[in-house]
Amino acid sequence: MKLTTKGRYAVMAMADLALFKDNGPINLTDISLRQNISLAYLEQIFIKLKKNNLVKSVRGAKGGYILDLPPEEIKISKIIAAVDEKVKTLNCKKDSKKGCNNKSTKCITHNLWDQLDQHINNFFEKVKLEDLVKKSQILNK
Amino acid sequence: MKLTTKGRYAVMAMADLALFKDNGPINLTDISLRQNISLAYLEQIFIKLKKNNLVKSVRGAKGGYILDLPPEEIKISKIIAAVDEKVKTLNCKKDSKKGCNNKSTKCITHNLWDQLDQHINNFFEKVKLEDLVKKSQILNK
DNA sequence: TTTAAATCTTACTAAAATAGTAGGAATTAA
DNA sequence: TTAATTCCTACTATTTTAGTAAGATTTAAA
Repeated sequence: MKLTTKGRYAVMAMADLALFKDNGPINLTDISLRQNISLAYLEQIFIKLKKNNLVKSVRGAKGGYILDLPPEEIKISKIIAAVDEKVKTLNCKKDSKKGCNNKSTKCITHNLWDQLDQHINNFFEKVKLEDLVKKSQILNK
Repeated sequence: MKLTTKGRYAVMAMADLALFKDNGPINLTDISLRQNISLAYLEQIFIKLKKNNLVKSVRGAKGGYILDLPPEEIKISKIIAAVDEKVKTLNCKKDSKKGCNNKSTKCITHNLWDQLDQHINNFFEKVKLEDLVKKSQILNK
């Protein structure tokens, strides 16, 4: 399973973009300060977000990043996937010595992890960036 | 979040115990061979399972481990907790420099992770050791 | 009473993943 | 021209994971 700070940072940064989406391009220095994430690390994360068409970049002075879609169309699952590769608890590859190879009683628990993965992915599928922003606005009233 | 091979091994080993629960104490060497987990590593895992009252040990020759409860009364959540400490994606401690400290927009995503944790824990709460064993019996017919 | 099979205990370690840092190149508004 | 910014690549420190190693303790059975 991969659900680490990188995925969390990505979601935080995207939420930040959503909050300030009417201010034109947001530069990473601002996000870095607001969210307390190192600039250089953010840069790496945004390269991936960009590759996955979640944000657009504007280079040069006064540049920065903007969301590529409105917040209500961005699923959290897409963000996680963009930086963390996959939410997968188990890798039972064929022909690998480790894992179950899908045979016999060895991987009694195989289905369990598969179901969990589905569960988690489902959860992230249902939540949109908009939901986070709404929530934060309510909380900060 | 902690969901690694150790948690998986623990569930596999417990399922193994459940499958052979009528054979008296099961020794770790057998489980090691059947589940392809190193003996020394299993030993460490079983110390924890024992501390958490999930198994009983019988020392000496012909010894081994037996389930402390019938499989239908053992939740997967207990097993995971016993070896992996906690299923928790996020640690926003008070007074820590990292994390959100629960204030302002910094941790817009705080609730998201809390909900996910609940989601995952819920999942493991619902599944019992018995369910895994049943499934494996069907699969191997 | 001896032996072998097992759990128990503690300490160490290799490998992998995570979370960064560092240094600069390229781009562009002012 | 300059400063602000993204872009790119490589390196590295830290932490976690997944073990290994070596032996002590216990007990059934020969």
